[in-house]
Amino acid sequence: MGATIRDVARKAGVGLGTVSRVLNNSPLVSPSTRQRVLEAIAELRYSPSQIARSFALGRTNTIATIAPFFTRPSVVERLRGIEAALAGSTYNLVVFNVETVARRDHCFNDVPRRDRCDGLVVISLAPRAAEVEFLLQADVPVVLVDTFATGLPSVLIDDIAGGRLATQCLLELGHRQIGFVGDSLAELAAFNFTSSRDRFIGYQRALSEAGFMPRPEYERHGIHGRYEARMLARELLQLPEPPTAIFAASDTQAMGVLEAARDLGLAVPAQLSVIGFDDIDVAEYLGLSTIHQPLFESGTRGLELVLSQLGGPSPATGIEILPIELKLRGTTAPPMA
Amino acid sequence: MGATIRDVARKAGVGLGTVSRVLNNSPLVSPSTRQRVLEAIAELRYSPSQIARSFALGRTNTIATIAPFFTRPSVVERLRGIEAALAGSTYNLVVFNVETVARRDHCFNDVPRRDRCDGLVVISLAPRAAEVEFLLQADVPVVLVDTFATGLPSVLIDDIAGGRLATQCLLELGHRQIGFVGDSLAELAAFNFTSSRDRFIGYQRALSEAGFMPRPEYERHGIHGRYEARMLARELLQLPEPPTAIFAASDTQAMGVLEAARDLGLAVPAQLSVIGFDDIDVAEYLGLSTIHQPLFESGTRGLELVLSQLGGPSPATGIEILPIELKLRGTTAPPMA
DNA sequence: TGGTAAACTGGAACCAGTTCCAGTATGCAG
DNA sequence: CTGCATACTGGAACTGGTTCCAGTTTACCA
Repeated sequence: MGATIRDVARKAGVGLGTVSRVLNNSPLVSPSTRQRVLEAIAELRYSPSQIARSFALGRTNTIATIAPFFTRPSVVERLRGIEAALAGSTYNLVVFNVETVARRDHCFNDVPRRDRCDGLVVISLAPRAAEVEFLLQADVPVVLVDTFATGLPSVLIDDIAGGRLATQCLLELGHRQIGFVGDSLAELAAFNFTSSRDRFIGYQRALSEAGFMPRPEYERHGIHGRYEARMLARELLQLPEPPTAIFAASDTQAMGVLEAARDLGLAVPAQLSVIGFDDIDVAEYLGLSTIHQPLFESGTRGLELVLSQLGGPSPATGIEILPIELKLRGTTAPPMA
Repeated sequence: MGATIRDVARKAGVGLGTVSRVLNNSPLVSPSTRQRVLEAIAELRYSPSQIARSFALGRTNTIATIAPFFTRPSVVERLRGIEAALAGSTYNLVVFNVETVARRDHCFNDVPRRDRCDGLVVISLAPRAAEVEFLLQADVPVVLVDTFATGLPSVLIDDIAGGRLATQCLLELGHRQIGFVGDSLAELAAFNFTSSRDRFIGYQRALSEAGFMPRPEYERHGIHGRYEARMLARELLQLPEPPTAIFAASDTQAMGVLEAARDLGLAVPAQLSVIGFDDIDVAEYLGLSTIHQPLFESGTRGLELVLSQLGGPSPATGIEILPIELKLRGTTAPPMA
């Protein structure tokens, strides 16, 4: 337990530096000396202190990730990508889960610091101007995933195009009354989520491009979750003139919409078309039509960008746009005649 | 960036100890001195180094968790429980994801050390005798969740009883040919998972207690996953005398069984009853009959036990058994006459 | 007004590594 | 046999906090 490098040095009859060199595989140690040191290490069951090492080196050997609601399926999938890219390296992964705005702000202030982590991946939460400033001056490489901010490298999809794609698909099927179920705008603003907001913008654009007037009664926003989406969809479906199709800003919310249809005895897709977003694991199982995005890859790619900056501050300030794909499955069809 | 406590002391015209006392809210500082120090801190934009602090205190301010396949829904839910219990404390959460046996062994050797974490929650992976020894002598509080080992505190359910409960339920419905789909026994042994193994034991016991001979052709084991379970279930359902009911060792695998039934055009529950285990989030959505266990609570409780040991080494070596509950939903029914 | 306890303050020592400079041994050429 | 480059080695200094002891000031009482 308590053996230190000095104990090893004494036991092996060598100097401190020599033990350190052995530990770090420096070639500047003769084989016989190395052997002696290794024996002493084994005898004392010595293992170097990570903390002391971090302290001396000024590195933490840690990659941090700030993730909102890290149990949402899409976030989990991104985390898995990060983790996969990390395996093999010697870095540990520290997860900062953000479920409140206070925690969000706290994380942005506290995490991006040399004495906390060597690199940082921020998922979904867009930093505000002052926070970008802070992130840039902290000499910790930061990469944003699923969001963006000028001056910081990021990996994301074109959510506006995604929202438009989903909506256009419904339009092409012949739908004219298309509802939307998405996140609470106040919540989006408080956390500064951009992706869900952009999907909504894409929905609106697609409709106006197709020459339709906005119908605010078809646009419902609520706290993220299956249950909430179910309630919102029920409201939509009980309107005097209910929509014949609903675009949900995430697959989780699309599941809530499907539940609402079930509640009201509406057949999907015969009486109601539903399309989601993300293509999470269960979407395929459920036969849910959706917009596929490379969740796992966004994590690996984000982490790769962080790692690439660890050596030297390379100018990796670009924005990488990953491809999206419309997945038509069993929840979309033309409206009833 | 680089201001140290000494810079602050110099700037404020006080001693090192005084600055440290201010930082740690010691009452032994006069208001005027404290004021002066706080001003110096603000002017220098000083913020104490976490690493140096950890080093001096011998604490890492970190709780580690070793989790196998941390993206499986049940594991995610437990992690969420851990995270929830951690919020509010100043500890950070480091996640060690285990997807290979090598990584498993490495984690058991490397993580439980004072210089790595202050406490450890191990999910699902049972330590072997030598590892238990190591965990006990490392002076880091360890709690096992979803598994157990003599000498270590743990939070888990009675998986044998759970397996028995699921099987008995099918027996009581009148089923006589009951299949099982579960994890690869080799994989279970390699990682030393206990819960899935015990569910299988419960299945076998229920059958033998009811006077049935074991039918090995009804027992299928494979790598964990929906797709693999689907293949195994297809094999079962294509037997000359196929089972009329299948118990799957997890909800994920139960979903695979449902897919297999769909593949073969079997109506559930009319032609095939299916029961799962865990009651993960989508189980309710799917109307899947299952054995509910408090996943979230297992995480919070596990973490609470770790935290309670952080003060002093209290003798929290007990095993806490959480309750399970049979959830009969829409995938179970009596067999066809 | 002197004495003493209580309140406050300063700074050396410590935590366990790494780094780097100076020093010693070795080998080889002149 | 000497000189010098090369290979190896030892240990002081350093990283930035905390802790604790000793010293100084202050407050209050007799």
